[in-house]
Amino acid sequence: MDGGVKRGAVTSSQVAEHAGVSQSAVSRTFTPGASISPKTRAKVLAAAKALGYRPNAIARSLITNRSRIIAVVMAYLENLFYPDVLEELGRRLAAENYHVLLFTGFKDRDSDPVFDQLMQYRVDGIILASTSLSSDLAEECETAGIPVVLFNRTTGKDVASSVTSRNHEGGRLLGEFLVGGGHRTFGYIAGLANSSTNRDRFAGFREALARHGIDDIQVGTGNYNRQEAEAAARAMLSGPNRPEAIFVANDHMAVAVMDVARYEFGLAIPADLSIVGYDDVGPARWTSYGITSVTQPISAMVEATVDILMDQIASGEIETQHRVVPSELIVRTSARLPKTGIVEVDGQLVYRPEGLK
Amino acid sequence: MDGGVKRGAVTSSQVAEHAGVSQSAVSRTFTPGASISPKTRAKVLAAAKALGYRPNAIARSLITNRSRIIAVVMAYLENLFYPDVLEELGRRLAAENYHVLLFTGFKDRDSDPVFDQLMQYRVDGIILASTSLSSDLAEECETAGIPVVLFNRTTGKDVASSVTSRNHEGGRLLGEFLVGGGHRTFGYIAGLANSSTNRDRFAGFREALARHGIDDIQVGTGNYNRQEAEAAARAMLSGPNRPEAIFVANDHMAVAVMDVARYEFGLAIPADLSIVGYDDVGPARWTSYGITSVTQPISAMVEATVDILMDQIASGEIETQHRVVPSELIVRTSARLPKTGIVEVDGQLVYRPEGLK
DNA sequence: CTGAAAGCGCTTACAG
DNA sequence: CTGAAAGCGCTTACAG
Repeated sequence: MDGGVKRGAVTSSQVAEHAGVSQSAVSRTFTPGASISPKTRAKVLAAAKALGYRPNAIARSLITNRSRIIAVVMAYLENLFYPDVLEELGRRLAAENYHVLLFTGFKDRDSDPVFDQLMQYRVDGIILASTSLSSDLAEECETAGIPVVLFNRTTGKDVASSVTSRNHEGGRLLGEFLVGGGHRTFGYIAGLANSSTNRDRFAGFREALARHGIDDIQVGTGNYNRQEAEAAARAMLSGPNRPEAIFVANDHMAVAVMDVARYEFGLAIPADLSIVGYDDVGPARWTSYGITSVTQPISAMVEATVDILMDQIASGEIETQHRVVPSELIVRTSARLPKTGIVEVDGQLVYRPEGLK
Repeated sequence: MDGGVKRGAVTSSQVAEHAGVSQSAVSRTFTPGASISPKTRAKVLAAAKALGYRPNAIARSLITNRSRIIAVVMAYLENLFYPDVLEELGRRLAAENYHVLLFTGFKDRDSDPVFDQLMQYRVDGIILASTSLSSDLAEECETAGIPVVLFNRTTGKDVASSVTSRNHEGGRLLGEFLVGGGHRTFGYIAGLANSSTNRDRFAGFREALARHGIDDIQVGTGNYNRQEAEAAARAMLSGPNRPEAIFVANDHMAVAVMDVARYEFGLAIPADLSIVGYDDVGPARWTSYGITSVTQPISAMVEATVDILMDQIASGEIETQHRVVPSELIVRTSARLPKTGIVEVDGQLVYRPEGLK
């Protein structure tokens, strides 16, 4: 650990000299699968240890043209869904010996501003969580051979691969659930207007209600933001026709809506008002909230994401893939229950109505 | 944007050829402050644009011996304090044109396992959030000239710089606050036993109570983990001498403790039981909880962290610094109030008792 | 201001 | 299995 270590890191040439072998031999010792005799290897390892040598990943990247770095662009970190995703992503990429270069603070608008930065580092892949990118840049990635995965978003144009959950189905399930629970009037507190998650969830919800002859839904907008959701809830709850049930586009907002309903309007949940949410995120499970919510299975979504990336990196073929992961409606205490369709699975109550595929 | 771009990125030599200048001229165009005539520069820029050139940061790093990458090792992402820190860190480092290489999942035990990885990338600095590292590795960083900052932890040995808030004072303030509120029996639900935050907060708390002749504190251990905190709360609340007030070592656990107290034991807060926490994290501010809590000012702490790093990178001098940021006790509804010492600052109630420095 | 050239620390044909 | 050598894409003295 000590020895001739001076300022600046030890190089393979120094190790080679110390071990009395060529620099190539040192390199081969640290390249899995390279041709090296056990004896030489042992000498190199000993010298490396003595000098405190560590291969320089930067130099390696330059020559192999692989940085083993994945850029992750992520916002909404105040919504626990994303930290959970980040942790799982870190775990899974580490297992593949990849590393995460993180860019935060770029919400749904295009992530173009960071693009320059991440391209300069010659990342091997890009994960955009709740962000999109312009088709110009998407095209640039394709010609450069860099795979891009949109996480929890899709775009109409087929510009990049994507991983989402069945948002449309989730919305439908929530609609069925609420109708089955005997609710007659409905509200929706929307996420970001032009995000695919918001559009799909709402479309599914509306479709389910329409099936039962209900076309009138009060709509407010929270833009996946706590304060805006609170304001939307205030407007909706103080209106002349307070709905019996509100679908809030994600749990992060639903928590805020519940607090407004209970503490500003004195409403009992679910006696006076039913609330359902989306994501099945940490606070949804806390007793104070107990939100009936559709899961977005993080583990499966992250697995799919890493899968696509590893696939395309290995093959060099950038063919956009769209993976959609199934989800489940978890039944808790924030909404009145339908008479049928609730079953217990692994100790949790889930809603699986008959005849709804 | 289009042009001769084929698979693989464009190099400075290609740009040089296209522009009819030397490769050096291209490099100088993209090096702020380098000596280049406006005319040459313009030619290069035009060629670069035509070819879609972006400097290769990897190659640059190799020769400048600066990666402009800061390694961030962070765990406890389920505690919103850390995502908030991460976001602020990202913002501040981006402003300095540094990037974040993120390593997650290494809790308070030494972060040695990731160390090898991050050193291979020749990071320019290391931030360890709620993690420490062995003195061997700390020493290695020092000889390598890589600054290390421990964020929200300190170690006894002076192995690395650190940024913390005044945990001891915070604990004392909470003790004074609770005694002032007329509570007579106390509990403490601890964080990780050998973390400096836990030790300092508890020491301050104990000291404040001792001043008032109170030496008996019931102690449970939550290890900064939700489930363990719940278990500790159950044990404490079902014991024969339920305390009147509990200091939970951070808000992340305090939320769980409040849910247990209310929904499993039917206790009214603060009528039957007062709870105080630490961090002033998102959920502490939610109406359902309204936790009286000591702030850890993220912006100031992150600023100090980046400051130390930039300083040491610029000077090349690695002299450990320990920055301690002041905090404030924010008064909300989870604990009974003392008669004096509460003042309003910027629309928030804070506790600033007389005679306590 | 400009270009030719050396060199950062590696990997990897190539020849032996 | 091993070493000498070329080369990855840059920055930066050096000489003009």
